[in-house]
Amino acid sequence: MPRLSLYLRCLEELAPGVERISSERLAELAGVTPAKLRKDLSYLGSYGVRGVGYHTEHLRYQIRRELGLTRDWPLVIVGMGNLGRALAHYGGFREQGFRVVGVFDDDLAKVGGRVEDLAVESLDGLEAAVRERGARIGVIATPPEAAQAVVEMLAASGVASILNFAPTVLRVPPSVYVRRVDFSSELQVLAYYLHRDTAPAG
Amino acid sequence: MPRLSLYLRCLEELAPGVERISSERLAELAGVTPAKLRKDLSYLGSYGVRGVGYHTEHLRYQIRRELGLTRDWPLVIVGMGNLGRALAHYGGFREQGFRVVGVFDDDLAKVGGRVEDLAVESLDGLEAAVRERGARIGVIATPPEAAQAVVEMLAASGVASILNFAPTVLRVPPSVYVRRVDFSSELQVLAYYLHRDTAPAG
DNA sequence: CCTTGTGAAGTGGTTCACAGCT
DNA sequence: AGCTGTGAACCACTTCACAAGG
Repeated sequence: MPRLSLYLRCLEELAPGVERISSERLAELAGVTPAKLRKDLSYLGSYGVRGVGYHTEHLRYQIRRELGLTRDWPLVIVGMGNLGRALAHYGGFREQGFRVVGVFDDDLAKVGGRVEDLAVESLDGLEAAVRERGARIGVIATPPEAAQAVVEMLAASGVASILNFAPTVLRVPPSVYVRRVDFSSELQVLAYYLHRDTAPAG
Repeated sequence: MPRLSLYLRCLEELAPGVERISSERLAELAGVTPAKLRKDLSYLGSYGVRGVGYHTEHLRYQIRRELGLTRDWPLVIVGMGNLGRALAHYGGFREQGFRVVGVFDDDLAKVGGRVEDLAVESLDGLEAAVRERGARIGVIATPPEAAQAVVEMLAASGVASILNFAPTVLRVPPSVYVRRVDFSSELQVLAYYLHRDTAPAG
């Protein structure tokens, strides 16, 4: 349920003193209806208190638990252009249990350079690194031409989930789950709503 | 309909010689069922040819038209860190009718520097620039702390759609439509499926 | 004969409204 | 009294299956 992740972010942005929150208020922050929020949360179990609301800290923990964020997820990032560096520098990952265990690029001029506390590695070492460091997630931040080859290396070395920022549609074996993040597509959706001036819900 | 944008990308990745394509084949490329694809396309009108398939060039044009990509969409990008630069350099926008008409940062050390063929401008000039250059789309690539203030400037100067890459939930007036692109959320969804090893559809 | 376009049936997700707890 | 949890009604989207048409 991808909305859980949104609720988690809203909870984390609450002022530190807030101990309880009602479905109505949290729903407003997240931009959903209270009923939807309560139904979503009810799948986690009955963690609300009737007449009172949800205990923020407890709820936060339960969502993290449901999303699988109570353990550590090693990941590799391939492609150290501006985007790859932005991702590698982004501290939000670490707090959520994502740990960057390798950054790779096929440009030998970049190999050996430092990004955060990691040295950029050549693609030759990608498969071995994924296996040795137990990465199950791969992030692709290469140009589109390079993405398919990288996916195949990642799949071969046992990566099960891929986050693809390259603007291309990847072919993968059924065992690998890919999520695309496509800037052009996002802009196209904005253009669509501007064009017809409607916008969904809200 | 956000899937149209996916179909468009698939059409554009076809080899240049391909003049016709069946719903079955295009659906396979896009990772959807043929029935769904046909239903989606039927909203555009009846542009397929029974017994033959869709004429790729014509279909491509019709989707672009529906998405509002046959005109030009000026946009501004705020925040010239790694992410902002990655976005500004990304050529895919231009081909789709998106035109970057200004790039901004509040760091005076960056102001005046060049990104592609634009000079980085100070935030002081943001509102005037949006108005003068007719930007209706704003892209936020700032750190989360700065994002809310930027949104307010954008909204005040008449931007109607915002693409938010900052990992925070923005408050906006109802006239402004925001899409969030949140790397952490995307990773959390991957973690969720890994954790429970299930994946949706396919 | 082949593939689209589309009503009809099916499925999943959302909203309503209120019973159940604190 | 107040707010959650949840069956029941509702709605939108998806799939099916076939008629229509090149």
